[in-house]
Amino acid sequence: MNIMNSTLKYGSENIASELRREILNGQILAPEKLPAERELAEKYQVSRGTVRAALSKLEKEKFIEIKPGSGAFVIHKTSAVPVSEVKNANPLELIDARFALEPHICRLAVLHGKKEQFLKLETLVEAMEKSVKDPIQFASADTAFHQVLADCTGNNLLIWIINQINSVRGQDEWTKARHQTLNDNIIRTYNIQHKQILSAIKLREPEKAASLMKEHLEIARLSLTRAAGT
Amino acid sequence: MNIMNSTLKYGSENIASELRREILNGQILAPEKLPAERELAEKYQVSRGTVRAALSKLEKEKFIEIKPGSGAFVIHKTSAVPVSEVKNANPLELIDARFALEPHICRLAVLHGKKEQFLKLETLVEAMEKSVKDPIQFASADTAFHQVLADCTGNNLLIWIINQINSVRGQDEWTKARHQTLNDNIIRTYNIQHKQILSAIKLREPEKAASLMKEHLEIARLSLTRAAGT
DNA sequence: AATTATTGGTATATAATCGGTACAAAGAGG
DNA sequence: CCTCTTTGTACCGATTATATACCAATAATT
Repeated sequence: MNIMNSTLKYGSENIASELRREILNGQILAPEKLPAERELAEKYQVSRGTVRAALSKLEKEKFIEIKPGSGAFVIHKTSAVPVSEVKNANPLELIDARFALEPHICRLAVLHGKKEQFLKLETLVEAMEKSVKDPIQFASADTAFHQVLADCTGNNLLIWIINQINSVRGQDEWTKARHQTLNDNIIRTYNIQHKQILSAIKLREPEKAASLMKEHLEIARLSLTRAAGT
Repeated sequence: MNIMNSTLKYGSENIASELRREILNGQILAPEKLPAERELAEKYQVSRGTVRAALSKLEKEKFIEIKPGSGAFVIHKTSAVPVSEVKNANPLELIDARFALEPHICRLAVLHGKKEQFLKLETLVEAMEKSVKDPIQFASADTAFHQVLADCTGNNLLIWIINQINSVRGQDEWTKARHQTLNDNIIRTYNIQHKQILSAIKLREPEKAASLMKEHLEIARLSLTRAAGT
């Protein structure tokens, strides 16, 4: 799945990533002690120095605390955010929420977006245009598009909210339901709309961008209710 | 599934797209290290030069950063907004988020609100009118008002989002800052606006309710920036 | 309480890896 | 034909990894 696992050469950053993921996933909970450096070196088949480099990074990131003579201890508290309600949201609720958020996000993107971010959006639009025949690839680029749009606002709260919403969007049951609604024509329509939205943003026209986004979501809602009706 | 199977040759753009997708999907998270150019060349069965062309594109697009002697590192952040940052959101971020959400919440409240909920809103408006001299009491009723408004939509996702936002809103540092902005006049203004909003909702006028909410948030933003200027 | 084992901290010299660059040859497409 | 991309190769300088040894702090054992 991941490209990292072919011939598997662990650098210090790769080991740091591995441990970071285990901590974030809750596989290692605070205040557990990590294996000794020499053990980790053995486990990952690298030198102790490399392990130490990885642990140092994690310490700087406040994931662990290293105590001389004792060991390395996890201090990151895995946030127990109850996301049950988010996961139970149905597609129409999701569309309504996006309808509330995204038009205004467009306005803020116009006001605060950076050139690099617009470049990313362009890249994603191109990627989507190449994915007319591949709903899965289209969907992932589409999700990314709306995420980067949120990034453009520079508003951490909004970025986080869209993130949460996208995590719902990415669930298995949904992607299935979603791909059913994604035929060539719909994708082509979406592509045109995305292009128009991006164009309005680059021309710094907040209200136009917002209203285009409304249209976009209106179409999305339609294709959804139509699919539900069958 | 995909047109590009392993027997066909990748162009540099195809490799860039492939890597870009993995980054956007979160399969490679910042600040992880990509495999070395020579490994990627081996994996995709192309020359190192082609891989370098792909990586250069991704670097221009700010997805990765290439460090001589070290490797290529992902810098594009996907879902990396930690909860701590959300909790530390500043007042202006909060207002922007509410500006995005609440006008549309008003529209949905008009469409889906129940009489009992409207009754609750009325009670809260009355409570706020009695709290002109008590900013703390006013603030809690105000929070409740906006929460019940979200309830009116019947949209669990929106309800959850507003809940999260209110939990930020209730942070200590800010309630202090907030109460400073809450003098008699401001409270009286808010009360009038709340009353107007509720009235529009009860008369089932979605657009009027939404635009009244916009005005309300505009005033709130003003009083906030004014307070920040002192 | 003293001893022993284990753990992290440090230093150092050597080896391996990585990206940066240049250049000529081969292939693809107009 | 020309042009652009890709390929294959070789070498450079910078960075990282390794192997080893010893020190200091903590934990476990006697």
